[in-house]
Amino acid sequence: MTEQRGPDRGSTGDPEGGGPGEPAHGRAAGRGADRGRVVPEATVARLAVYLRVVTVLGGQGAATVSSDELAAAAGVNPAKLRKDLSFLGSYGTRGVGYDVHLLVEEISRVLGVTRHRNVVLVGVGNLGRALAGYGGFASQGFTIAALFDADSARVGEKINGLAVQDMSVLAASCRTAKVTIGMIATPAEAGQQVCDQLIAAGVTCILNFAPIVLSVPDGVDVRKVDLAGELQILSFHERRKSAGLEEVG
Amino acid sequence: MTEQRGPDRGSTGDPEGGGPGEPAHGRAAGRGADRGRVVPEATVARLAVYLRVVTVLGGQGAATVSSDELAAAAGVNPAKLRKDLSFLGSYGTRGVGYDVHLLVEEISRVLGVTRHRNVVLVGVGNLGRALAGYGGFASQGFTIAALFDADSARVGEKINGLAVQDMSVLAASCRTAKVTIGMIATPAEAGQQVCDQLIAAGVTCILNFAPIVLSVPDGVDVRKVDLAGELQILSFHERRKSAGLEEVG
DNA sequence: AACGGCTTGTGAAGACTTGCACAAAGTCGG
DNA sequence: CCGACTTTGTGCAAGTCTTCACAAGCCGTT
Repeated sequence: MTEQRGPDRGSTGDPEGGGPGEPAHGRAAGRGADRGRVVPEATVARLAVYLRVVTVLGGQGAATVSSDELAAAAGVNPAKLRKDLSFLGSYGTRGVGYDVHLLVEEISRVLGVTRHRNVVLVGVGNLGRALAGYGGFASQGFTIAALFDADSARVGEKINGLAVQDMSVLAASCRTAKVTIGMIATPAEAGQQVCDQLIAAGVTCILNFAPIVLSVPDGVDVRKVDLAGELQILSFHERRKSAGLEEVG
Repeated sequence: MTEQRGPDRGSTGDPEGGGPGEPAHGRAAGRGADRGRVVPEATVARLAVYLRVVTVLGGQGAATVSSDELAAAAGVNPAKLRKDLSFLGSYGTRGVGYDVHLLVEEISRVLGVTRHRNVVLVGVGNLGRALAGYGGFASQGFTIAALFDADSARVGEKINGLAVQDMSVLAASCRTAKVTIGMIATPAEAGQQVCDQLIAAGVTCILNFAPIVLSVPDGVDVRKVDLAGELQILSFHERRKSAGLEEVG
């Protein structure tokens, strides 16, 4: 069992396996367009931001964009942006900037979102229902192909035109639709079991909204969205700002 | 305007201000219980996880817990956990472990969640509605004190017993309830304007669900939850695993 | 064709984070 | 009271990430 890949940092997720010097990803050395480079985890997380920003710029009719402009729009340091993009290859033109359309294509390619991807969602409670109806997934190339819930009272219910299915057909459904990404929006108690079922169904990437730490075998990536945790982190900063005005002892 | 503090890393968020060597937080040197230390951003993010895990352990009746057990439950390296906890002070007993109850208290104190905190939520669309009804906030000490929406058709609607209010009363409401944490769950277009209004109302910490990069003045912390972005990161890893089986050129 | 201006791509330095390994310190049985 | 055992707290080394600064390269003008 490896530890999960948290959203806060991009650890190797293999604390007992290889040494700390091992790069985060198997090196795809020599594969032309990737320039034989390994893309750092921190860069991958930012590529998603760049993709969104540059897509908007493209929609506004911009043909090229400089690293300074793009960095400002993405809220990062220009040098960092250039280095991030350099991992994809040399797609900028010195003296001019980056071709907006080309950049969208290349980032999409590296992120693997050139085609729509199917995902499944398990747990259609309060949060799951919102995720099922969230328009932001479709606009970024993700289609929720199936919904599942362990509660038989919810099975059959239609959400956003998609019927909630019983957990018993999860494996078959995932394999048919070739789904490799699953989202868990169940209560904490059910999270690990659902996770195991997803993996048994062939899912290798999991986005976890349940407030638990999932155990997964090697080769499975987990990212966690911890809503209350985010507030706690903000709370820390808030407390820091008010510098000891409360609970001095 | 500083860049925002993203969920992926804990940057200083002040690229033009002080030098890069400046620690992330003003040092509260000499304040007894804090041992004069600065808590690294990466540690803060993990404290939220530890708090949840150790709370569960406490509920199961455990009196003490060793760093190995706690680290396994939190999915991190034991040495990292011990170093993280050492920033709070020496609250473990060598040869025994950590007192569960004391640990809950100390982590809560550092995170500033010893008392309930009020937060406001702007935008009660699909996602906002789910957040308003999400039980995970209350269980971690956060109360959604007020809901707001720019759409007058939604104003007055009751969600989870709380009425949606008009944006015009946001400032007054925030000041009355002493709210310093705001959540933005609006469409992208409205995000920046809502952000500005929240800051004008005295909010200094923002949790942003809108898919945009917010510009905020110094002293305001922003964390972003990018749902589609998370899927894109997973998509990258998925593509990496299937190693060039698609689009070789 | 050469020049000046602008912007990318990257080497190098520095800051931050991680994880090992072990000294320090406490408990428990005798 | 002592010695063996357990576990914390941390110095240190290694790795990752960020940022600066500048050489390399492209475009338009002369």
